[in-house]
Order: sequence, then C-alpha cells, then structure tokens
Amino acid sequence: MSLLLDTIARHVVLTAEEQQCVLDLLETRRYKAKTQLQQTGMVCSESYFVNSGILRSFTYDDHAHERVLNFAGPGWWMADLYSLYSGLPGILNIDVIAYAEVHVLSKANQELMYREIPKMERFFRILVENALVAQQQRMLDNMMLSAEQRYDKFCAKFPGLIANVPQKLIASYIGVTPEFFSKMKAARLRGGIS
Amino acid sequence: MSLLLDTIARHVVLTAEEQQCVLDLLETRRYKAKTQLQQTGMVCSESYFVNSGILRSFTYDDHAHERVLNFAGPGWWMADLYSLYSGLPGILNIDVIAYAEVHVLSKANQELMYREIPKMERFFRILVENALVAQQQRMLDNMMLSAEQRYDKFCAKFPGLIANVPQKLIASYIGVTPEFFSKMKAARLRGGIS
DNA sequence: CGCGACGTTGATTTGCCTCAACGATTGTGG
DNA sequence: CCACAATCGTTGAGGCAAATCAACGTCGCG
Repeated sequence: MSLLLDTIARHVVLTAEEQQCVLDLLETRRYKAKTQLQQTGMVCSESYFVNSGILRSFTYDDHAHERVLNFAGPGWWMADLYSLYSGLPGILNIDVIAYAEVHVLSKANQELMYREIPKMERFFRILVENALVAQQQRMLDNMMLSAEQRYDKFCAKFPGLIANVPQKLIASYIGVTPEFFSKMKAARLRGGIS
Repeated sequence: MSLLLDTIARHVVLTAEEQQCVLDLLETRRYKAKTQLQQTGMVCSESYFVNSGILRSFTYDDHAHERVLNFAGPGWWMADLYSLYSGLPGILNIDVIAYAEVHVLSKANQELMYREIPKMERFFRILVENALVAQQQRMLDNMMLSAEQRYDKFCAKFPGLIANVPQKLIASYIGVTPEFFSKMKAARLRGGIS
C-alpha cells in the first residue's frame, strides 16, 4: 500500500490521520489477466491505482480494430476520465494485461475525499496537470516523429513494459500496424543495433 | 470581463467579494497580431484567458517547420503548461493570430488565488480535467481518422476560427501539409459539397 | 508599384497499410 | 502428457494516403 502513499507524498504532505483516511476510502482488488474493468457504453464510476501488474485502455476504430490509448503499470492511475467526470457512457475499454493488484477509488469516495482532505484536491489537480502535459507532448510526438522515433519514446516512458506486453499492443499504442512494427524491429537489427 | 466570470460560474459559485478578488489578481492586456507571448527556451510564468481575438501555441519540428499544437479563441485559456507547472524552460511558442484582449494570470497570483479562494483550486482542476479528456480524444482521432474527418472535427471544435485563421495553420493543427490540405478542400468541392 | 506570404496545382516519392501465407508459441481439454 | 486450436509474430507483394519538390497565380501591404 505504501506505493500510493509515496506517490501522494511527492506532491502534498498528509498527517498520519489523513493517510489513514485516504486508505479507508479505498478498496483493494486483484484481477487476473484479460479481466474487463470498463466497457464502451458503460458509465465509469471508479478509478484504479495500479499497485502491481499492468492495465490498458483502448477503443475500437471503424474497422473493429483495437486502438490502445494507454498503459498503466505500478504507480499509474487508470480510468475512463471522460465518463468518470461527465457521468455519461464512455467510449473506452479497460482491461488487465498482466495479473494486477489495484486500489479502487469510487467517484463518491473521491468527492468525499475532497471534502475531508482539501489537500487531496490539490494532489489530483497536480496529477491531472502532469497527465495533460504528457498527453500534449505525445500529441506533438505523433505529429512530428516517425514510427521508429515514437517507439524509442515509448521505451523511455514505459521501461518495464516492453518485456511484458504483446508487441501488437505496443504497435497499436504508437500508432502502427503489428506487421509494420515487426518489420521495423527487423530493420533495426540489420542496421545499427539499439 | 464578464466572459471570465461567466466561465468560472459554470463550475463553481463565487461570492461578489471572491469575484472581485479574482479580478484583482488579473492584469488585462491587448496585443496586436504576430506578437510573441512565449518562446522556446523561456520559462513561462503566466497563463492567458482570451477575451477576444485568437492565440496559438506551436513548436518547430526537426525540419524547422512550425507545428500548431492549439488555438485559443474567446473563452479559452492558453499557456505553456509544461513550463508553467515545472518552472523549467518550455518548448512551446505562443503568439497572437488576431488582435486580442487577454486576461493575464501570473503563476504567483494563481497560487495566491488558490490560498485565498480554495474553490478556485477546484475550478482549475475541472478545467484541466476537461482539457485532458479533450486531448485524449484528439489523440485517438489522430490515430483513427483520415485527414478529412479530422478537418470536420476541427470545424466543430472551433466554429469561429475557420474564417479567421490562415489555412496553413489549420493544416498544421490537423497534421497535414498545406499542399495536401488545399487539395483536400478542392476534392471536397468537386464531390459532395459540405 | 513591387515584394513577400499565401494558396493552388501537378509530378513524383515514400512511409505505412492491406492482404495473404506461413512458423512459433501458448494454452487447453481429452 | 499430448493433440489441437488459437493467438502471436514474421515475411512478402502490392496499394494508397499523404509528403516532398517545384512552378505559378494572387493578394495584401509597405
């Protein structure tokens, strides 16, 4: 459980009582791979903090192909933010890639938390600010960089994931087909090794 | 000035004194077109609320071509968030596309505002949440949609801007070259008009 | 008026996709 | 523990969307 408290402590300072209060508002669950946590069309009413394992969010394009929006390894949060914030049905799916232990924060408890510990409103503001900056940067990367450069960025961003997620999911995340990704990797080996 | 207060009122309720306090922490400036408000390598220490006119943020790719990240018309905020939040030199440029009146909120005053009016922390959290959701959606759009569909989305998102922004900037925003954008528009007219 | 930025159009190239076939690996029930 | 199917990764041939390069008309503005 200390991973979450450590993460919080990097941005705001909580008393022991407040820490306990945070923990009391969470529920801990364990999921095996392929468990579906959120589905297109459903209203998302909780967010997940990953303690161990890997989650992913994705949607389907008009050819029914999966498109990976994001991964979440230990220390990351995951939710269908659009649905969570708006209370409307979302378009994302969230599932488990590798056996995971997550802390679940329901929307109701999150609002309770804001009222009990105003500092947590600051914490989540900062969290979302950082996510927005990262998302903007990824947007620019997708417009400016080649598939190969995007792969390099991915490796830097998720160093622990390369070994543990099927490469077709990585291909989808960086925005290429599995076939092209495979060829890219092969070309990389023939040329300068990295 | 009421545009800003109206925007705030959509998310949190302020007393008359609090409204005045917000206004006192702002500075209002007017800029003519092509004024540079922020530059790559500089630390961004303020954010802008556009009252009238148009701003844009952009950066340069490795071929020295401009890449437009975002536009801001009346009612929108604009800043180099990475630099603003981190206090480090940013990579974005911000300039004025059409003569603009903006309310300027310095980083120092923003933090003061959080302390004086905690509700404003909630306001900015919600603002950033919405921006993050929009950014995620744009990311997915860029991966899944054709240039033409992205153009349609742009028109829906910035209905007032199509007439007032040089089309090479729109092309850059949706991620195509000006040449291709021009051909796309021409093809659109020949086929079904929109 | 003349210059420079903008938009247009055409010819050519290219990065990535699509489709298809084929091993390798995984996992699952008998 | 094996046989089978299913999923995954690889490789090749061909195609398409969009980039690049280049030339030209047009307009706003000093």
